[in-house]
Amino acid sequence: MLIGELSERTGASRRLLRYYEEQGLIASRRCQNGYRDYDERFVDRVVQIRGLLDAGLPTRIIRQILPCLDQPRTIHFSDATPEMIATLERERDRMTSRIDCLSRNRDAVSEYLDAVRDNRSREAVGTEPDT
DNA sequence: TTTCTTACA
DNA sequence: TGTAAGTA
Repeated sequence: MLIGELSERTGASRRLLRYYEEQGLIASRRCQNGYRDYDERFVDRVVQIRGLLDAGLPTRIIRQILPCLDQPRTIHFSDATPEMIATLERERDRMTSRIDCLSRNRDAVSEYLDAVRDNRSREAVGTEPDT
């Protein structure tokens, strides 16, 4: 499929897809006219890449663990080098602290929202209908 | 119309 | 990442 279709099916812009390719996250073949031609399997891969990126992982690390993600839901224990395990543990910890941070901010927003609601209902009581 | 590359904001 | 330019 051409870049436009992959873009529509993954939600990633064409510009971003070319960037992912430049970063070695995905690969493509070329049509005779020079257009990029992508395999079906890249639809899922791009979605996975976006998920990892969203989780805060840098493209550099995603590139490293990409081989482990090739077969959906299949973990390749064989090629798990000590370095990769260390890298993944480090990323997992970062995700954990990020989750903690997000949780705190969510709670703070909730409290703010509750305070605003209380204030509104209090004002409503003392508000007379217009004329 | 769609895509390509390169470069700049 | 978006967008512009000049092509194929």
